[in-house]
Amino acid sequence: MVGSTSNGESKQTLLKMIVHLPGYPKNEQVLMKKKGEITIYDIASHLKVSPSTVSRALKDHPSIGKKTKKAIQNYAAKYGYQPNTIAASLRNNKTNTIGIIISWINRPFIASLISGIEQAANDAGYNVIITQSQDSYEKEVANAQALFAGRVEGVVISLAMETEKFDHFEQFINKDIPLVFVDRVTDQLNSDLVAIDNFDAGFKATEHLITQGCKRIAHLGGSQIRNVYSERQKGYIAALSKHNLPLDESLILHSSLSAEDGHHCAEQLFGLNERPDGVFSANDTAAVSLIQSAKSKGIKIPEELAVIGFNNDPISSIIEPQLSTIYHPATDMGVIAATQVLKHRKNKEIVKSESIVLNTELMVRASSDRSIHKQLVG
Amino acid sequence: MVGSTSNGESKQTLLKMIVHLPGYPKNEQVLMKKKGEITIYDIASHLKVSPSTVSRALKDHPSIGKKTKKAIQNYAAKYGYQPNTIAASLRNNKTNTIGIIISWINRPFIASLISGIEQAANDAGYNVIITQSQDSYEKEVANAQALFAGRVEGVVISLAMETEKFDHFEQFINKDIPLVFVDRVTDQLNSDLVAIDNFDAGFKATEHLITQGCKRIAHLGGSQIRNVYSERQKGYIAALSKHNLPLDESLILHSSLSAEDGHHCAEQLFGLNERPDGVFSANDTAAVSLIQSAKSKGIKIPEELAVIGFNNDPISSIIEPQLSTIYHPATDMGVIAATQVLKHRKNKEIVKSESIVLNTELMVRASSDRSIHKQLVG
DNA sequence: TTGTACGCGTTATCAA
DNA sequence: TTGATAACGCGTACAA
Repeated sequence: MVGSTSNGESKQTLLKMIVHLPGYPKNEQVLMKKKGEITIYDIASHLKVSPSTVSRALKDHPSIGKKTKKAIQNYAAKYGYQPNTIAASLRNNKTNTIGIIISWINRPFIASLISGIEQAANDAGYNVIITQSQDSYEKEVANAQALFAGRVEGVVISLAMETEKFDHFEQFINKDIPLVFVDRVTDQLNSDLVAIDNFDAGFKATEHLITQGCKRIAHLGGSQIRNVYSERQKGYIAALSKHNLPLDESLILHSSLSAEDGHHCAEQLFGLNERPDGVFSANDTAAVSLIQSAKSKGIKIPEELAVIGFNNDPISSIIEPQLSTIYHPATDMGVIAATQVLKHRKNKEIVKSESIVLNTELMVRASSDRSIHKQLVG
Repeated sequence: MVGSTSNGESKQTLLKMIVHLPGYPKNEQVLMKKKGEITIYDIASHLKVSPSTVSRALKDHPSIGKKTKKAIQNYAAKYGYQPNTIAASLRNNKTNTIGIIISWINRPFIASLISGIEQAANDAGYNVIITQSQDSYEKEVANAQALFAGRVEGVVISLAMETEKFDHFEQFINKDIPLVFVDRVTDQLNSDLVAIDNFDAGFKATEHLITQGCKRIAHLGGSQIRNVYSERQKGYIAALSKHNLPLDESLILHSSLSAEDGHHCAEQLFGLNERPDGVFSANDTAAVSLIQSAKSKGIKIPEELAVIGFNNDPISSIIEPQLSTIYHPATDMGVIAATQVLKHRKNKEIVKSESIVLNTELMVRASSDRSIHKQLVG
């Protein structure tokens, strides 16, 4: 197959050698000495004040005298006092942490999503704990439990491919822990959603192909359990319908949209008596594989087959011809999702959940742009 | 002085006695207040045993009677008891969390690295907190502080591009918190390293180009501050030297190796009087851009210009011709790094730090494979 | 403006 | 085999 040159996962033993560094004798002596974990009690006793005064001084409480405050702050700085956030968490019942459940970190869209969440959270003084469901329902449940036990103050979720039950999220709702679903969402729970209009995007993509003159448009779709795929497909169907094109079930192929799936789908489609003249793939990975397969068969793109993908992954602008796609604001979605969580934490009374829908953008590139061709031909 | 933490004498005693003597008034009140936050105290009083018994039963301590244990575990399960990990952390001085400092999550290599860390950590019951330095020294310092304050039990670091001072890591070393540097490492600190042999990889890559007949090989390098780039470059130089090829400084270009940088470098190289006939780029991003630029100028690859990159990013097998590259076991490095952290946590006495060097793999693809061409020509 | 006293939930230590 | 007790470090009513 194409691209098989890149064997991904390493089955070979990669361990080459273990070198023990010369290692200057580490300060074992120093080890004996108890490590200086300075607490407010230490500061208090050394400065002959009470722990509460220290506590207040360190957070600039107005009711502490200027001199006392300065003295305490100076002492703290000098001796490198580090507030124990664990103790504070226990006391305040506040962890300053939000959890994330996603399928796989190492996918371009998800990585950007997380990057956005992390930035927004950090700016607000929050930490972020990331868990991967690996698209498994069981792992998703386990991750939810772990985050719940860790007392995260909110969770951002992009659902695993398999997930059809949502009981594992009820515990958060019962405790008023904000839940924000991103991209792969569900309407089964009354939670915040941050997503794009997948129907519209699927419609736009398909209609674009129709505009380019396609009459037989295939669709590479994902699991219809997940909104992102079912809605994209509905948009595709609606576009066909609007333009009075027949809906041919044999042109709709469902898979997990991996690179291999893309190749398989290509084979299947190219083996049909009546080949499609256009393909709307629900992600870029499968679309790119399909283009590669098409090229290896000598099928001209976009003249014989116009292709559009979804996500605007880096590979989409590397493949030749460059892949038309739907731009999908991953980082923004992350920022907004984190913001929603924090907003709910701030005004706890406002329980109303929102659905935020972001715009997508149709990016027309060579894989579906027949305008030049048209000019040449007629 | 430190261990003394002379905090208030047993102030709880009174209350506890009041609680235990008259029965269990306290717990009922707590239950009224909070939404089903069951604690071991609740279980204890309802089951007429002591909190310590509950605590031990819940963690399968051998010294608890079978019946008691069962009863407690059943009750806990029935009422959905959730251990408060914060309290446990405070008590045990153990957070079960490891921190990560990397440049950017949304880069293929880093995302896979994190994926590996996360999996290994989770399997050991650890959580993972991720921070992005965005290649800024200041942010890296801030992230280190945040992780330190959060009492992480270990840190996995891939250094920011800018970082030249390492004081912000001393605090971890002083407290014997394991530090594991990955990929972008430093030998300034006596910490664990997990890396590849960048010199060897650079050497292999360059020698491969020489084998393909290249005589004037350029190098797109990154900041020489970072080992990964300086060593790749040294490997490049060593390979030229071994094969008696002259070292031409004008063929070595340093940049941040972004896509734009790749295009700029291409322009610069193609503008030379004597063009290079081969390029070794220290990452795939720049290499791919360079190939695109070359193609737009009609320069034939690999015949006129053989190219090899580094990392085996997805784009490397999409570009045409497919990009030769150095495979770099990202996920494995993550798994190993996390494992090292956990190993140090387990046997604290073993302070010796290790350097683990993983194998890379030369992946020859069309962008540098002149064998077909050679056959045709000669 | 400062100090006292207590509890957040868990667990290690000792005692029974 | 079980229980009582004292911390872990912080924050905050309440009191002074």
